[in-house]
Amino acid sequence: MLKKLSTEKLEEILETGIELFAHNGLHAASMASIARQAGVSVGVLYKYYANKEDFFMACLRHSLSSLESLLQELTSREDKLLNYSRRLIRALQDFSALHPSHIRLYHQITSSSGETARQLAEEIEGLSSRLYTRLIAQGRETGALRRDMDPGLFAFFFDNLLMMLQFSYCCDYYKARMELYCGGMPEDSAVEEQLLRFLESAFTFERSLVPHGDPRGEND
Amino acid sequence: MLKKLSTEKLEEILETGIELFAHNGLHAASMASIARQAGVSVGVLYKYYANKEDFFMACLRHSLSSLESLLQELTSREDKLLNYSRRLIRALQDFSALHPSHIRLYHQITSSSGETARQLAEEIEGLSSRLYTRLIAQGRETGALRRDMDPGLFAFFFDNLLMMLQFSYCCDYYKARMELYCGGMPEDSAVEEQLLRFLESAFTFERSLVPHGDPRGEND
DNA sequence: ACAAGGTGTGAACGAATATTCACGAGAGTA
DNA sequence: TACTCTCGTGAATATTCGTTCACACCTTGT
Repeated sequence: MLKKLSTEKLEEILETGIELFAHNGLHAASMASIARQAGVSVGVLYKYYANKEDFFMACLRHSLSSLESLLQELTSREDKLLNYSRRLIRALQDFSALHPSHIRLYHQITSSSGETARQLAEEIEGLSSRLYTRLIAQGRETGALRRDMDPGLFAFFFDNLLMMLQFSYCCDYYKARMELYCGGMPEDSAVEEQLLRFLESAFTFERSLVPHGDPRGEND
Repeated sequence: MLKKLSTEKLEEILETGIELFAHNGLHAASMASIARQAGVSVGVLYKYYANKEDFFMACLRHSLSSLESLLQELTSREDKLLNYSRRLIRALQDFSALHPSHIRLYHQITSSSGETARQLAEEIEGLSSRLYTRLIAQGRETGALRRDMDPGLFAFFFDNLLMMLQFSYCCDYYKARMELYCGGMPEDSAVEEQLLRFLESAFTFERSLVPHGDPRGEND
């Protein structure tokens, strides 16, 4: 029989975990500090989760679900590639302002290694990589995208820019770095506009000034 | 008086530190394991470095010095913007293959926070941000670079792509992610060529298809 | 060959942390 | 109200890790 189940308390615990894991990393955030900040005892964490790693994965999944629903909502509407990009950029800016801890947690898992890293990458990046691949395939068909570039690498570069943008809004190091480059935190609208111009060029420009050969070894 | 000073042993200790810090992070890599793998005792670490963080910073500086000399050599020769980019990409590919631990360590400090993050960013990113700013200013003067983009943000996007490229060559998570996008690890030459095309577009394309206004709120 | 003192060693110590478990509090039932 | 069963509690435990220090070794000067 149920006695003192906490319905949204469980949510609060997860959010607290996300916040502390995001800020301190998997090792530096202690179960005790998470429990204290969430207003529960350490014991209850072990009633719901087998161990620290299990709890961490639960936080990660909880965090990812919000990102997934964001992407799902974004792609529910048909649109041109450049408009998709604009809405993506804005959505990421909004999400970063609202849930910086989620992005920071995302960045944390980025430093995992070994087989864990591969599994996490497949679970997390699978969604967006499939999404972008689809977008780019559509873009090619409708002529909104040039045809002289490898779709995979193109999607890769595209996501690299978006990924770094998120980190630059949420992680202290990247934030400081962005300010270094721009001389202070730029306006959201300026970033949106400039990144779109950057992307637009890559989308449509096609004349190949870049010679193919130059088979390494000697440059120039 | 000196007795059993280790001349290149100190270098080996630093390299070992770089490797373990890069792989496990600041917290998970223990002083004992570093000492063991370097073939010295724990005590000697504390003879040369005040504490763990001091040792970590020494590893970081040692690692950065090799990256700095790489950049310095690259920029010693005058060249056109696109050629600079090509040489940069190749140099980063070579460096990543030769010293993946250094890149991984670089990625680790990326998850620092607070005032530490700001200081590290200024110390580390200062060099490349100044370099890229100078390159872009030159590019503007010689007409190799379009004039309708903010130089700071442009340099920022540019470095974002290079940074992610390094991580994708060295860090397990990013490596798996790159393979997801490309369906296997692409050839260095393919990455070089495609990234150059991507960049070339951004460098020279100027027609503004992107409307300026659309003052947020409503998209479309 | 011997003395002296600088230098590496690694066992020992204290602090911190993941994990457990005996206990008590509160809800449901009669 | 009294009994019971469930679930949260937090002190206790075992382990790990950063850091120290008494000691032994080796080099140098004589």
